[in-house]
Amino acid sequence: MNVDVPVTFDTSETSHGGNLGKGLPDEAWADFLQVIASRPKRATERKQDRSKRTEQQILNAALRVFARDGISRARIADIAAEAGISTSTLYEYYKSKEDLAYDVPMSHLAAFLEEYRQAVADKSGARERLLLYLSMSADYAREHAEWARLLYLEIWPSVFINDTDLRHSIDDFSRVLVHLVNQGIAEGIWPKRNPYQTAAILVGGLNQVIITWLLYRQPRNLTKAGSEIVERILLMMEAETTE
Amino acid sequence: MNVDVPVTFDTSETSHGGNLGKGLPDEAWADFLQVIASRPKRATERKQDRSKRTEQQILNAALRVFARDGISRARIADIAAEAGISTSTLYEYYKSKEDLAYDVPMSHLAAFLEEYRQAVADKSGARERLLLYLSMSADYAREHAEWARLLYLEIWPSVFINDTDLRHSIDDFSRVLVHLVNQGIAEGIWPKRNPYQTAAILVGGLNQVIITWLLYRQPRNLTKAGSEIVERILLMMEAETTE
DNA sequence: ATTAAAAATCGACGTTTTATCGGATTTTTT
DNA sequence: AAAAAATCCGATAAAACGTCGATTTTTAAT
Repeated sequence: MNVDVPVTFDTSETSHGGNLGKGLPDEAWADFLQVIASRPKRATERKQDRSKRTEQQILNAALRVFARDGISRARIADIAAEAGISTSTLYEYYKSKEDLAYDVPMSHLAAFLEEYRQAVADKSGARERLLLYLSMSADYAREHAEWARLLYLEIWPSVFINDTDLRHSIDDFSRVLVHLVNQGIAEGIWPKRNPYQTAAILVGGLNQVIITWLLYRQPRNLTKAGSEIVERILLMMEAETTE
Repeated sequence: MNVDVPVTFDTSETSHGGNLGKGLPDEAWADFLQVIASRPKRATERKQDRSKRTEQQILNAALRVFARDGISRARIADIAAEAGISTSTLYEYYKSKEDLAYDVPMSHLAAFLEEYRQAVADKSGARERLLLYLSMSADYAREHAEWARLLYLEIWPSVFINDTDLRHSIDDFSRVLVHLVNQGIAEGIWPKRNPYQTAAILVGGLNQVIITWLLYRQPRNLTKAGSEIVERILLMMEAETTE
């Protein structure tokens, strides 16, 4: 997996899919999304059912404890106790606390992408798809606040420092965004400007809103506020001249 | 010090200064900035010169080690060794690693605000002041990359979880921003929209650019890219209708 | 200059948390 | 039902954090 730069500038390559604006763009879009949504997978597959259950219990317990105490203050022993297993058993599943912390958000990220893939199926046009993508991001954070707290306030963006599976999943998240921006430019609804800059404004503004909500529960209605800020940015963009 | 919500929505109070748009606004601005720039101070003042030197050595060492290893992997013993003192001496200065991590970025933040205070002295008008503020932020991150890496990738926004001095300093950073946005609205150059939302778009977009630069050194010229994205957002805003 | 008090430093040591290992137990395979 | 594989756990090692009292250095008073 190549480590390219998500949501940034001056990168010459177009994006993942390739053929934008010329022929069967919708099939490419479906394929692109398919690939990305099915990517997050644990390297080590557990053989026994009991083991799968234990793994799930560990992940659930870890999410609760990490969200409550923060990663650095959380203790492995607490997580194991919460999961109803011994500390040494936990180490059978994860080689370190860091390892565990990076794995916890993965399943949710995959679930989000899958939800989006289904919801976007009957949408066409970059605008509708992009608006849905970002609105659903905000909504997913609201529905899974513990997870969002862990991801947005503790792991992201520090995850980028290391080369983890999670990092690639987050890169994928950005990749979808840039893909849609390029799609909109190809459709002619948005000005031909640096797509990475455009994506940065969209995701930057939205993340700011999500983080503020996680910290202060303000604005009260995150779903609404998320849609509003994205809608506002899109309207501003659409009024922009290409120069 | 009251803990209000920075860069967010639905907060009814105007801002710190108070009298915007009615009478001597510039004196209020200067006072406001004065207060904020002089705020960051260590609670415990060291008595001896030797001690002040040691404290500085600890902070320098901590910055290097934290930036190199990340906070969670960094070891107190390494920092002490790098500072040329014993571990127990370090504990004389900071009661925990967390404590130290939160204090490291403080002095730089204060230095930035002071730099800005001087640079903005001969600027008038919210637009010029805001553009300078955000451009200088990007530039300061470029000039002090280790510090920026620590602050943007490791501490911010997780610092908000706790009630530290650093958190208040970062809140102050946001407060200046919202202040300037309100000033611009009062001047009539920006539309009468939720100032917190406007601030979120500005700072969110810019932070996204800074983070990308810290991670990938892209865009190459952070100063330029920072100015550009802020300039673009401002132009979009100024073309916006109030509805 | 002398010296007593205060401040700062450090090595030794106790505590907490992380991580490992070998064998017991359970499940799957043959 | 025996063998093999997978899973689980108690005991214990290893590592990092944090404390304390003795010692050195600085300050300030005589």
